[in-house]
Amino acid sequence: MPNPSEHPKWRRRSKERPAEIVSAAYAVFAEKGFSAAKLDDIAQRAGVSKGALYLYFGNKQDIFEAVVHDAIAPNIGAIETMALQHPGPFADLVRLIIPSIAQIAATSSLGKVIKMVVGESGNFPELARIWHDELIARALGILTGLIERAQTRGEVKPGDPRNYAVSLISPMLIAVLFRETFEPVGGTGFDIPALARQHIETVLPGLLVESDGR
Amino acid sequence: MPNPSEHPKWRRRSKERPAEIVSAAYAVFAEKGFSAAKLDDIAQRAGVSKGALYLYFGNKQDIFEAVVHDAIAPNIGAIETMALQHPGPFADLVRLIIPSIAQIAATSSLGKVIKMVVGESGNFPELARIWHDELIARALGILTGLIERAQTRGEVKPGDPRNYAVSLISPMLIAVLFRETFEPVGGTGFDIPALARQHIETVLPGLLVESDGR
Amino acid sequence: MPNPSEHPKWRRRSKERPAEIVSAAYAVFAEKGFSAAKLDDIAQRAGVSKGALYLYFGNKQDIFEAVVHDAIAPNIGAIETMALQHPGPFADLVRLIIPSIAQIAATSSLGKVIKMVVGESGNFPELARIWHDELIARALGILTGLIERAQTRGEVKPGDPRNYAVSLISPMLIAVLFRETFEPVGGTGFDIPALARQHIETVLPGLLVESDGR
Amino acid sequence: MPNPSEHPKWRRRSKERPAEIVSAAYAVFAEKGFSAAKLDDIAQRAGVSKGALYLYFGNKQDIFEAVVHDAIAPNIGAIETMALQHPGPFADLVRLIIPSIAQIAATSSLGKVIKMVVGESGNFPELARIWHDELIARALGILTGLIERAQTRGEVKPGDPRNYAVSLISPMLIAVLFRETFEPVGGTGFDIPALARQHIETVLPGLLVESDGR
DNA sequence: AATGAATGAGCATTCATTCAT
DNA sequence: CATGAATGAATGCTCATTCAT
Repeated sequence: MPNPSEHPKWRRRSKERPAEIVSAAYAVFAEKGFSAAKLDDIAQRAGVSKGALYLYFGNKQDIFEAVVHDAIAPNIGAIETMALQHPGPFADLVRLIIPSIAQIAATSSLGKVIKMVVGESGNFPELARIWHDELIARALGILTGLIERAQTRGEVKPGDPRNYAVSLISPMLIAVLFRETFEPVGGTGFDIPALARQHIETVLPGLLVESDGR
Repeated sequence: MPNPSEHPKWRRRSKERPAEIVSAAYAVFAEKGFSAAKLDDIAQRAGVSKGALYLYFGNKQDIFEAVVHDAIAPNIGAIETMALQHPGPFADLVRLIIPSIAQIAATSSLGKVIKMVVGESGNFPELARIWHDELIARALGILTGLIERAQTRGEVKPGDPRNYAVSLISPMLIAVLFRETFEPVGGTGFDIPALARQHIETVLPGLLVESDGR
Repeated sequence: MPNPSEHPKWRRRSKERPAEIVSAAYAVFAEKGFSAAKLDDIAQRAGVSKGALYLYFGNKQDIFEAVVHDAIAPNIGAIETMALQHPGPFADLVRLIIPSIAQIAATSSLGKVIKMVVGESGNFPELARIWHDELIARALGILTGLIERAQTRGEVKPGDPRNYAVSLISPMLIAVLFRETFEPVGGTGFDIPALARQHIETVLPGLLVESDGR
Repeated sequence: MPNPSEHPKWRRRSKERPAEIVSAAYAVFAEKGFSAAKLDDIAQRAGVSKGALYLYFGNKQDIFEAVVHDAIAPNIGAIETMALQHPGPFADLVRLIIPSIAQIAATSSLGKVIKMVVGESGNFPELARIWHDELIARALGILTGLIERAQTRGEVKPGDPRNYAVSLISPMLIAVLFRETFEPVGGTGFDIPALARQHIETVLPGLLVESDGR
């Protein structure tokens, strides 16, 4: 017969705790930025005491790094495999991959994390480095490689492939940054998937070598 | 014997003081972000005492707002007049205006301010509002209006003009954000004017109604 | 199949546990001092969990008291019996007992405990009291009594016997304190037994009544 | 006409403040030891806010070092000059210098500082080093040099001069440590000047080469 | 008996803001 | 106007102690 007066001060959940903390920290960091985020708030949101944070993380920055790192993994893998394994012509691949990125940008929390990294990069370069090396450089590299190979095959016009890559993906990144930064203060948002579709068709004509007209 | 009622060391330039403070604050905020910026540093850089800051500004946030506000004016005016008064065809105007924006982006400290606004938007929505209303929305509006009128004239294809505007300017914004955020940690930067030139020629074919091939 | 009601990993040596804890605590307190000693370290060194400490001791101070108390017993007994049962002349006894004390001082960890008691006496007067009553006062009393009796027998010159006692033993105490405090930072240590031998022969001529020149 | 309702929150006393803080810190450190001393207490005792401490000292240890350092200067100079400039025979010098040291020991706060240094030497070796290099080693060196020269002159018996020095001064040091540590818990103190006088006359016969009987 | 996850009060340090001078 | 000494609330981090398991 269980004791009905059960109100244990805490419950032992060693396995779930780190994820819970990262999740809570993510919310607080996203809202406040790194410096303004209080460990008190993170702890409260995670439903633990401040001291408990230090059972799982060495310090505030470690928590921040865990948040940033956790936000990278789910996103990069999908794009990478999609990009590298598609056999068809370049235009088809772009029409597949850019909307996927747009989808991730539109629905995931990527925007909040980008905002955090951008805002705190001056004070925490290590963080910017992780984010750059593990996501930005890789994503840009994949896209650049795709374009280079398409140029080799004669599908894409000559020109700096890295700049072409930026031409392709920037609007989606700007759109998520806009959403996180200016929508809360009344800015009119963007329909990111629609933006992506229109952007692709705007850019492709200038990118592709004219053959049969696409 | 000098007149004792003279205090030449004081009152020296009390007119310029606020501007000097804003300038110093701009540098410190740009380097550290809002929370990590110390009034001590700002005061020292401005060559005044910490207490003097409070003669001209109510508090730290007021200084921040002044910085952000002051960073807007010099940039928007030029573009606005340039955009509204140019008579020629749309493509020419784009080839004039986008490189101008690229030039501003590449040489001014716009990137630092964008980084600040993005990073602190959660804590200072009012700031994001000012920045949005006075710069972002206006710049986007100018560009959107340009495109709309070009569509009316039959120069530009149908399609959401605001999305077209984003397609046009995003790469330059991303490039400055990249420069501020990732170059310090080893990321390879962009040649922003070259990026702009290539981007324009990549986008224009998909934007313009095919007529004489312009 | 082993009997499931056996838990050999537990209950192993519950009799020795307190002594093991005191021993571990002794090492940590000696190295760090009371405040800086962490129960985590003590527990780890004792091979038990932090919680287990509280099965045997009420709190940190209790452990400290046990350490100090346990460090007294092994040292005082030997001296006491040696001193009280020796029949010969005073000089012989001094030449026997002081080197013994020197030996204890040189080889045991008495110095570490003295350092601890001295350093924490302000915060834990009760500790200083125990240490004083059970060791210092007794040892000093034994020596003083010896001298008094030697004075009565006409072997030792008139004079305050307690001061004579201090004259006799101080150098050895100072030498161990020096060793614990200043040798780690480059101070040149003392050869304590040699110091004791020289000290005895330096002091005895001024202590003994001149008779046959002993 | 001065405002009679004068209750300024604080007064500007930049010059006196550091000394006031060191004085307050001295009292608190002496009572509690380094770790257990709270900056709150020091600040309150100094009549300033906690933040004001950081206007004059970088951190807690800096304050501690200032206390220790300030306790050294007034004591070493007097002894040094006295020792080095006295022309007479060794015995006279000892009868002059040891009581001086005893006087300093008996009346100054040397004991409290020794207690602090001994107690915290494990955690703050730098402190022990300062104290050793600036006071202990110098004082011991002066005394040792005195004895060496007296040996050269044939006034003092052969034997390790540094050990002789320890034989000479240890009782006074032990007496002040005893006073700080055990008198507060009921230990019977020593009349330090009397102890010094008796100790000198006890030691000198064994130290001096027999000539005219002293 | 034993564990170790969790707590929460405590503390050193920082820094925006105030105010006597 | 200008200063800068002084404040005090805020915050990251520690660690003795507790308690569900």
